[in-house]
Amino acid sequence: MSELLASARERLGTDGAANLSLRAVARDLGVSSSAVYRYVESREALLTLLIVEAYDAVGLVAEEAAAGARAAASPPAQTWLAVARGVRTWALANPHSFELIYGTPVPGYQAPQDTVAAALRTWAVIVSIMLEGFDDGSLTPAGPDFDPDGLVTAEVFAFAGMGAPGDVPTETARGVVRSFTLFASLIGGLTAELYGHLHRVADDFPGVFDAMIATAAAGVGLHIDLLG
Amino acid sequence: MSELLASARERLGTDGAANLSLRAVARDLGVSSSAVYRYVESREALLTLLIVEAYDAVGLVAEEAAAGARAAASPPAQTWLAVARGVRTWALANPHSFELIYGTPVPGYQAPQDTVAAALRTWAVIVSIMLEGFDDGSLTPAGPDFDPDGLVTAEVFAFAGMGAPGDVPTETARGVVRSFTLFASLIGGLTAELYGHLHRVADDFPGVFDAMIATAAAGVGLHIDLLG
DNA sequence: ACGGAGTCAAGAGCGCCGCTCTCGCTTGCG
DNA sequence: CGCAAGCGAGAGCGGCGCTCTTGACTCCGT
Repeated sequence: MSELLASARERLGTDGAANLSLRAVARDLGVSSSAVYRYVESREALLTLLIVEAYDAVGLVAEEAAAGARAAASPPAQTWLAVARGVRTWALANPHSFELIYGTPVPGYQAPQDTVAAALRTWAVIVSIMLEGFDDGSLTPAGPDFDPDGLVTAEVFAFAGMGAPGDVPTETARGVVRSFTLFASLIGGLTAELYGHLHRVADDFPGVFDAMIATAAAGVGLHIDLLG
Repeated sequence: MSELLASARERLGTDGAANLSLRAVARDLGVSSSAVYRYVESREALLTLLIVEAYDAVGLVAEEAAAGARAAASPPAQTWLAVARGVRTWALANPHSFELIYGTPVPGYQAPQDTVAAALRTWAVIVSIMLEGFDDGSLTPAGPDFDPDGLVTAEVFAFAGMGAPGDVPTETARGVVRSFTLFASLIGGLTAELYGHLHRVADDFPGVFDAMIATAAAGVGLHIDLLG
């Protein structure tokens, strides 16, 4: 079973998710195609396993980048830059895994419950950074005011350890909503770079990425220093 | 030929890009599968045609939204919000077309030259809005300073009608780079919503979308009023 | 008016795919 | 020792992209 996953992971890395063929994996393992079905219900189930792996991998990368930055006593803004850069490095090294979780979902598409927890790891890192910014006063949003009531689910506040929605100060609730902007700019920036939307447009990809992240972060209230 | 495209478009709408089958399109048309190859070189070529259509469709939507907002004498920030909302509406109505251009590229993946011009339409709208903000002084970036030299290609400045890179003021060059942030937050926000990354997280999707767009825009320097 | 050239669609066929089913072999346990 | 359970192989089904051959039809110059 672990060999199967390893082989599938390798195929994913070379052929991509769309071309991942159960028969090819079976050939790599030297078994018949039907034998694979003893271990995995369908091609889609195999992909789901790889999706969870990918979520965990990128979540781990984000957590480690945050931990490293904090160990170096970086302010929250710089911690976020470190996390974003870490995720970018991972995505460039594992483009097919990135595509698996942030690209077009598989045709039938629905997230089995298993994937949700793994998916939240990365977002949890973002929220923790923002809470840090609230605490040390470095978070000074430039973004507009808006009414955060009803925008996000109660589950989210509970997940972030903030209790019931009624207990959350308005400004904190706004912060949670704003955290989505960091997430969106990260995914959007990487999507643009990986899928060629910056082709013939950007020259210095790391530089443009940093600028995009820092610009979006400024709207959220994290002021990244790119010149230091 | 136009019937072929119409049929393919319909199939795309129902089955999605990954499942678009030339044989199915042929069946819909009541012809044999081989007949289709008289008109289109391969499945991928057919997809490329649909990709160009999709780029043009979303570009048109963006242009019309911008024109409408300008006709109503909206400030640049509100014009951008109108454009973003228009693109979102289009994406929700045509998810498979959105996926075709902003999702995972087709396996072989590379943008034929044809698609580049169509793809730039949307970005051109963004740049025009920012230039408008420069002109009327409403663009006040909150984002960090950075050195824009070498980040973007000379082609981009030429496309935006700014002449050679040497002639472009530093602050304008920064503006061009920052415009990518608007683009990234738009794609990232829509990707997150359409592909379920906000599942169990967001309740009010239009509200969260507006907040994401406005927050990122604030970093760029466009201050959207969400309460008025 | 006729024959040749060009256009077009159909059909068979190749190798691939996901998935199912049956049939033997192996293994381990009572 | 005997038997049931687990496992893999193989054949097979329908569908896919794509190619090649065959045949019908149209058009045009002689």
